[in-house]
Amino acid sequence: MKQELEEAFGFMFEKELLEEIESVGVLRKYKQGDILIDYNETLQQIPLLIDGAVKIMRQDEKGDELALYYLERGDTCSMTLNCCLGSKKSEISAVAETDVIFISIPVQKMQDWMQKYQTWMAFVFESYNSRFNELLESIDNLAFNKMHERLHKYLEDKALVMKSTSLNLSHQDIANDMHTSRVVVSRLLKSLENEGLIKLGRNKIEVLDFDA
DNA sequence: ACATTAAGTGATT
DNA sequence: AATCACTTAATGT
Repeated sequence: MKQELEEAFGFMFEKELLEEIESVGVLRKYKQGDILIDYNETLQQIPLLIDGAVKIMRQDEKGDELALYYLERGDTCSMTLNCCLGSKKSEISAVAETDVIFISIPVQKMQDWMQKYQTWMAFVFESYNSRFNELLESIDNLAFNKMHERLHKYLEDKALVMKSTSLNLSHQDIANDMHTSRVVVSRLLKSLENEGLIKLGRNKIEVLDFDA
C-alpha cells in the first residue's frame, strides 16, 4: 500500500501524515460496476482514490438517475467528507466505472488530521473546491447545452476516464446516465456519426475527434 | 431455428 | 426532446 500511496498522494502530504494514513488506512479494491456508496447509506470511511474512476450519481424520488461527475486518482469524495462530519446519509451513489483501488480512512482520523496537518486541511478544501467546480460545470452543461453537446461532452469524459477512445456501452446506458430516452440518444449518436466525430457499432462507440 | 436484446426510424405530442 | 410503435440487425441458447 505504501507504494500506491506515494504515487497518488506523495507530493501532497508530509511524511508523518503519509505514515499515519498508511497505518490506519485499509487498501480496498473493487471491480467495475460495483456500488461503492448507495443512497442513504451512512458513511464511516473516507476514500482516497488511488486508481480507476468512480462515477457519482444523483437520484430523484422516482428513482431516475443522472451522472454528475467522475472521481479519479488523487481525488476524494466531498460528499463523504460532509456526510461524515454530520454523520448524515448519502445524497448520492458512487459506482466503480472501472476497476478501482482506494485507501479507506476512518472518519475520526480525518477530523484529527484537520487540526494536525495543514496539508490535510488544504487537501480537504481543495477537494471541496474542485468538486464544487465540477458540479458547476455539470450544471452549466445541463442548463445551457443542447442534448447534442451534452452527449458529445459525455463521450469525451467517458473516453478520458476509461483511458480509451473505444467505449463499450449501449445507447440505453448513455440514456440512463444522461437521464434521457434511448431513442433520443440513438438519434443524436447517429448525427454525431454523420459529422464524423464518432463511429458506431453494437455495444460500442469509437470516439474519433478525441482532443483531450 | 428461435428468443432476446440493441439499434434505427417515422409519426405524434 | 420525449414517447409510441414498429422494423431491422446482432447475439445468445
